[in-house]
Amino acid sequence: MTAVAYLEKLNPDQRRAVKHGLPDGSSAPAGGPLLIIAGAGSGKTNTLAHRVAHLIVRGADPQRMLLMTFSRRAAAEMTRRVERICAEALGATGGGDVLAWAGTFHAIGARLLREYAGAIGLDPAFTIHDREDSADLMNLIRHELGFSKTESRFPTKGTCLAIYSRAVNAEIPLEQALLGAFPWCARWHDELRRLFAAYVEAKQAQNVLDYDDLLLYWAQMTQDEALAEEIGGRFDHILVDEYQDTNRLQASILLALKPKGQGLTVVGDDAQSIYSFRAATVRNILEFPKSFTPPAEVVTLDRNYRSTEPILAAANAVISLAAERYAKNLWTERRSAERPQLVAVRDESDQARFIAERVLEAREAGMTLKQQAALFRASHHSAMLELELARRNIPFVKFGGLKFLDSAHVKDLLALLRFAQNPRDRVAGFRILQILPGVGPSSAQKILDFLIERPDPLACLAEAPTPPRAGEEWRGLAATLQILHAREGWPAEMEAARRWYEPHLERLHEDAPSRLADLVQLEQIAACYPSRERFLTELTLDPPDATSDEAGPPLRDEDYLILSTIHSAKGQEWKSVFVLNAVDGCIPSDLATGTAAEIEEERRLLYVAMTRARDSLLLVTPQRFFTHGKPAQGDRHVYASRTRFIPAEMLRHFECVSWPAAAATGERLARGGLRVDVRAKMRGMWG
DNA sequence: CTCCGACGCGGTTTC
DNA sequence: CGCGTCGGAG
Repeated sequence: MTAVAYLEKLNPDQRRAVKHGLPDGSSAPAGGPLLIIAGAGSGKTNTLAHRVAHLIVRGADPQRMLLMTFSRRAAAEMTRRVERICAEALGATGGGDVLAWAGTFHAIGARLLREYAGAIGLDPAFTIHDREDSADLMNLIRHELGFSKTESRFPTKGTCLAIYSRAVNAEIPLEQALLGAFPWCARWHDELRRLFAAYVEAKQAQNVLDYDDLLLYWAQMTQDEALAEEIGGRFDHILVDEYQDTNRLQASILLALKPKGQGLTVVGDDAQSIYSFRAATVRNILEFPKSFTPPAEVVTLDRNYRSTEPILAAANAVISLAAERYAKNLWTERRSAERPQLVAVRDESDQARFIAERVLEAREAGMTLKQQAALFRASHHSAMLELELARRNIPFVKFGGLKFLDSAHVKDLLALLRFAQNPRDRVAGFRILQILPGVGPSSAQKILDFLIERPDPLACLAEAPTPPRAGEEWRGLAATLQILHAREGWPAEMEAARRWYEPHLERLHEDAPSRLADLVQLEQIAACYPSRERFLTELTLDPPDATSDEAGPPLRDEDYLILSTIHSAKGQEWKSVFVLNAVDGCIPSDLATGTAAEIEEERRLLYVAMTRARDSLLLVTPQRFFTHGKPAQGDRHVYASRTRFIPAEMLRHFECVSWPAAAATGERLARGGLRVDVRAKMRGMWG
């Protein structure tokens, strides 16, 4: 097998992307910047993996390559593929960490910041706050500044953080962030500015960084020319996946590291930009080529290997109505007579029954559950489907929405570890202290104020001003913190932490047993990390993203249906895809119809959902939605109409059906009298 | 100062 | 619904 046999499997455009900057026979110089516009299902991951592998085969040092992906999962997948291709081409090379620098922007940022902490006046032992922790800290400050008791309602902690985050990530002044994305908060401009100033001070005093800081500090670090050169110089090649979902701050980092663009490759699809709520801007990818002189080379991959022609035709039709995009129409050679279906059902319960029925039918016909997925705009859209699946004993795993890490008991335990790691982390301390009976916000503050003064807070626990009621319990906590502080060994200390927490868990929560199971699971996860610091860092940066109806994760070889938000479905594919609630109000979400740009993003969201399907695509449109008003007021429902992204003239791309099969039957039965007491069912859901 | 129940209001997507 | 805030009891 020749060294370039793997190139033969690629199509000409893919090959051009892979070989960019590496003409045949040359050694491996870093070429000029490259932009790969990779349509859905066009073999993007494969092409990028081949490019990385090809660079390595041509002599590039994998230790000097930086690969940034959107998720940890994507990084792992990419690494795996690169290793496979290299192994095939070069013969068995030592496996393991071929790519030393593969991860999300945030994870790479964290790593570089720890390494260069000394150069930028940062304590390398910083802990990282996730979204919730950051919001909690914001809330503490909000209270301290008296903003929680304003005449009219001050924005909630979550909104405050979102505003802050928007300004930081979009690199825009507060005024602009407010006017652009939070106009109803504009009157609080002055207060917010003070709040954010205090928030930044608090973070620094506590030696914590939030998600945004990981990018912001990194970007600031690269403002120093010498540092930028030093860090940029460590990498001969920088490759970024899902570039359409990066924000300005990320683009700034990239440009600072590689001002001339040598060795820079970015890949993405402007038609799949769905993260603008996180300040991602499609302009990054649109304007990438002309950020350099000479401009970046652009390669477009428009051959789709995933979906059948009718599915692609429908998806193309949806995206063709988008306002602004790189013109590209995906094409395929996968013929099929089966158009995607637009299925009208009465309401969400019927939708759930319909999907459960179809899923089982498909499985009977030989399609595993794992090859099928139900996608939805918002996490709670799947609530009724989850009930139906549980009722029928159909196992499923849900991606997106509430996470394992968001549950109170898991956060409690992690806060304990974090506090031991960094006793200046007030959010962690505040949370832990209040678990003790008799300790509320006020005593917790006092204790923390006392500890913060000491050079070694955890050594002074015995002298802390604790309220008398906490007596016995306080000693238990102090002893546990000492053990953790002494670092008796990882992951053994996890067990000490859990043993301390168990009695409190039982006191605080009715459903202690099932929560305890989560903690056991957490302990197992912890065992996979080499140290407490790595565990805490990587868990906040890459939280496990699936939840299932079972307490634990389903067995690895067990078959289960995929439930996922559309956002979490990015980059994935299934043989059969159901899109739930393809109606106005859900897609587009009625919370996102404020501006034209928001609506455009919702359109792309539908496009992303549709292009996940290989062979079968069904969009389900419930006609009625029950509003969960109080039962006493009587059930109310609203009528929904098909999503505006599929106007009448587009219907020819779909097969329109109703379920149950004869719509007339449903009507007749409904007229004939009460068949199913839907109202009782709805009430029962919450009872 | 803590704890608990009453009440009002908002409610998406995620590193 | 579930979160956050407020008021009153211990």
